[in-house]
Amino acid sequence: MARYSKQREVIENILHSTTAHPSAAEVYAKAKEVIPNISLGTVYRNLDSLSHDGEAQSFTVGDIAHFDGNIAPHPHFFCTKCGRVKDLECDMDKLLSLMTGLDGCEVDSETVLLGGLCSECV
Amino acid sequence: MARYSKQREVIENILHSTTAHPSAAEVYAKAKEVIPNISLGTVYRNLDSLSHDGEAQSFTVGDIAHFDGNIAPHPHFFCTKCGRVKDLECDMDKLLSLMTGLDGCEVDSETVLLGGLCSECV
DNA sequence: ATTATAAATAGTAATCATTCCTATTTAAGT
DNA sequence: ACTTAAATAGGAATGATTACTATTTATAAT
Repeated sequence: MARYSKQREVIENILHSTTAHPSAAEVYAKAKEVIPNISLGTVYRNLDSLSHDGEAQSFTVGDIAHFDGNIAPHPHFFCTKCGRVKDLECDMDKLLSLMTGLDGCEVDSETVLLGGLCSECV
Repeated sequence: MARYSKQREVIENILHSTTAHPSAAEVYAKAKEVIPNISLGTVYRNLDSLSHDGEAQSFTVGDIAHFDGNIAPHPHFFCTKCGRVKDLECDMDKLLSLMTGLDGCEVDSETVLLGGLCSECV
């Protein structure tokens, strides 16, 4: 019981209505606009469970986890100057096929993260 | 003055004599075998400066930074069961050429990290 | 060799993202 | 309405990393 909380719904909406790859703190700030007393722990717990349920993916930039409502595996680019994280596009199967050393392994997560200066910051 | 410390040399040797991608804590443990009173801060500082000087690269698995004495860009695979991190091989230029969305960007770091079960743990 | 000095270290305290804990609240089934 | 399992709020704890400072060390000039 008590499975569909308003908090989870709000967090899910935030993730699905942005392409900005927010951190937990940023999701928390946005969620507070709707639920002023939502707690940070709730944000973390729901971001985790959304990721586990396949409704989001996460990746770490520096020390900070970022969340993406788009679950299709794709590479990301982060700008070391402005901090923005952008989506890249890529045929991930083709990408995997370029690699050797995976014999006998079972791959179930793929993180591709490029860093540098974005077109606005070059 | 005081630029070539024994500590830095030991840490550099540890990185260059393993393919195990140790964390800072693991480097610290190994360095202690040679310099028992070396401090963890010194390990972090030297790992950082080695990375900045292009003598090592680092990447984050979970929450933990791992260090690699091999500075050539290459993908890594970590096993979610045993925790091992393995090197993969890949033509990184070809990998980059698969991507779109980088127009106008200046790429200066490339992290490719696959996760799953390694051949020993499958 | 001795000395002067800037850089590096050891040890410890502080930081900060994330996780854990618990009393309270909430949603769903009866 | 009542029961109960799941979720929350708020705050405390964790743990990797960084910052701080007094002390030590390596280099270069005397």
